[in-house]
Amino acid sequence: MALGAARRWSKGDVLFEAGTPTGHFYKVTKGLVAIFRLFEDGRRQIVGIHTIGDLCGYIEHNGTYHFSGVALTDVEACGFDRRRFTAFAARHADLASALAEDMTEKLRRTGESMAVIGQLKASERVGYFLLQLSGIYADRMGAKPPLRLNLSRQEIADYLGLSLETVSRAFTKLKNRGFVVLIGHDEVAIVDRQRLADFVMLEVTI
Amino acid sequence: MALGAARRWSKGDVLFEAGTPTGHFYKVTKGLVAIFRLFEDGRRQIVGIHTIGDLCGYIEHNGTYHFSGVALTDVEACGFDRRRFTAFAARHADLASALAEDMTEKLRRTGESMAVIGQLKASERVGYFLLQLSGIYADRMGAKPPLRLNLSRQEIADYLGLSLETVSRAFTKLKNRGFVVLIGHDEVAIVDRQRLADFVMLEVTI
DNA sequence: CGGTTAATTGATCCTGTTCAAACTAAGTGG
DNA sequence: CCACTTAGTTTGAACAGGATCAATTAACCG
Repeated sequence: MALGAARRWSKGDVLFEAGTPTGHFYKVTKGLVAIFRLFEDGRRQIVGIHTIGDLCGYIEHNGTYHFSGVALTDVEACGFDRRRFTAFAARHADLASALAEDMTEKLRRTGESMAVIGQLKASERVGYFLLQLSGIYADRMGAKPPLRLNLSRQEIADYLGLSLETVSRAFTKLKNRGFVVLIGHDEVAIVDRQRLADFVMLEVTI
Repeated sequence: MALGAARRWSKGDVLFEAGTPTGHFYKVTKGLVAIFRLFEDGRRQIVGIHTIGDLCGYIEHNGTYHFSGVALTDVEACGFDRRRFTAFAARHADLASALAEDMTEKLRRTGESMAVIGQLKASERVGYFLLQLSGIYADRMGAKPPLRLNLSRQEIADYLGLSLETVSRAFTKLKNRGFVVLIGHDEVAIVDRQRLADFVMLEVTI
């Protein structure tokens, strides 16, 4: 895609900000991007964690980004002008189909996350998160166990709708129950995927 | 679309069920459809409420529906064979674009709902729900105040990740604070949209 | 008008939050 | 190389919001 220009961001950098005019959207080629929504009082909800192959910054409302995006690690991505892309896709069925498929996939995952946050208990949510993350890493980045999180407890909390203390306690509980082994603060070995999946009560789909 | 065949369902009927082979997806022409995910122990999360113009039953995983759909009211919809549609859309950019746009819109709303469930308190969630529902009804069905809910307290609870008792208490609280007036059990008059929107701390987008 | 279902209200319990302190790990400079 | 610093994490104790269980009330319908 000649329309795309490669760009880089450092961990913590903002790729796009909710409420600002929509310019580019991005296809991630390296690293992790958190998509989130900020409330007036500072509360934050991460609604998606995107990695290699994912589009982000595409969703708009009244000409502005609807969510914000921040780099969880150093990130590389291709930027596309949304306006030009949309015009182009209107004449290229394959592109439009690919876009539809990406959005459909994300909608499936986001619906799943909504169900997790709405119904599961704290430890179940964290268990789901671990399975989901390890699945994505393995699938997209060929990552092998143990799982390197790349997210702080606060970031996991913002993703799961919990406080960071509760996330920490949930880790301890999963450890004590023998579901996982914690290696330092940023690595986790899942002892038995199936057993953890049963605990979570949800077939975790990547 | 000659591919589509009109069908009808009565309130409570299941349109499609998660885990069963994907056949048709539907474009709603009348009524309300709840999209949900069921957990092994009976807990349920409604991840979307679809109405006129919305596609539903499109999301699949390994050849099966990923969510279930149930009629909240009597429903009419056009059914499309997913396999044939996908093949057809691959050659028709306008169709593929329309699909992408529908999915993008739903992803935006679902992300928003995820943020609401993850961060807001019970009454704020119910306030958000009322604003969202009245917005959708007005936009899609030209409905005028007062708002007719068409959902039971249990259904609202399943949508907002709460218990039905908490939803009921939230209604009472919103009533006592003067945000809404309750008319019977199924109708609500929003006294001041803006004031309720401020309470919810989120610009509610349809 | 009685019967039935859904909604409200009350009381208690429990999960997760909040506030606070202790602990860890990874730098940083002497 | 090691003490010191700092940010992040874990753990503890008190608190609060929502869930659960139970009883009452309100709306709906034949």
